[in-house]
Amino acid sequence: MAYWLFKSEPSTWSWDMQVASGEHGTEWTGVRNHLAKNQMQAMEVGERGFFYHSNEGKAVVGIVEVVKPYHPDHTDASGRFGMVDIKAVKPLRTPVTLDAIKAVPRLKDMVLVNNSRLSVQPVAEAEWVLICEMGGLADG
DNA sequence: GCCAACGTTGGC
DNA sequence: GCCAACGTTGGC
Repeated sequence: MAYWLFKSEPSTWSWDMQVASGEHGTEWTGVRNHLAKNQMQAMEVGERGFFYHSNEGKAVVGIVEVVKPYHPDHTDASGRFGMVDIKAVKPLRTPVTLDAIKAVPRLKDMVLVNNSRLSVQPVAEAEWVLICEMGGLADG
């Protein structure tokens, strides 16, 4: 079971919008980067990820679940990129900010810290558990 | 709003 | 196939 992180600017697509879209989830369109694409290709239905607000907020705010495996992104005219579908599972009790993550030595190797521009990232299990705890959730 | 980092594009 | 120029992202 792998863990992931999805980044979004809240002004474009926020956690609240993700929650409002309900159980059937939404298409994670718009990824145009091969590293991010590779992450999505590796995802399996049922795996979970963090929902991270970039720019405004700069915090992990919720947990999402992959509900549809990698398939072509119809918004990509070139046909080179695909996407997965995700749904909101639950919010963190308290958002875990980038500052808080950077302050934890055990999280210094997170992709979020070292390659902040990557829009879809893998998260190590130890990182997942720790951030869930920091966010006030017992599990993931 | 600035700018560093990085991915992509296109001329050669 | 290299690499300079350019555009975009995202933290600050």
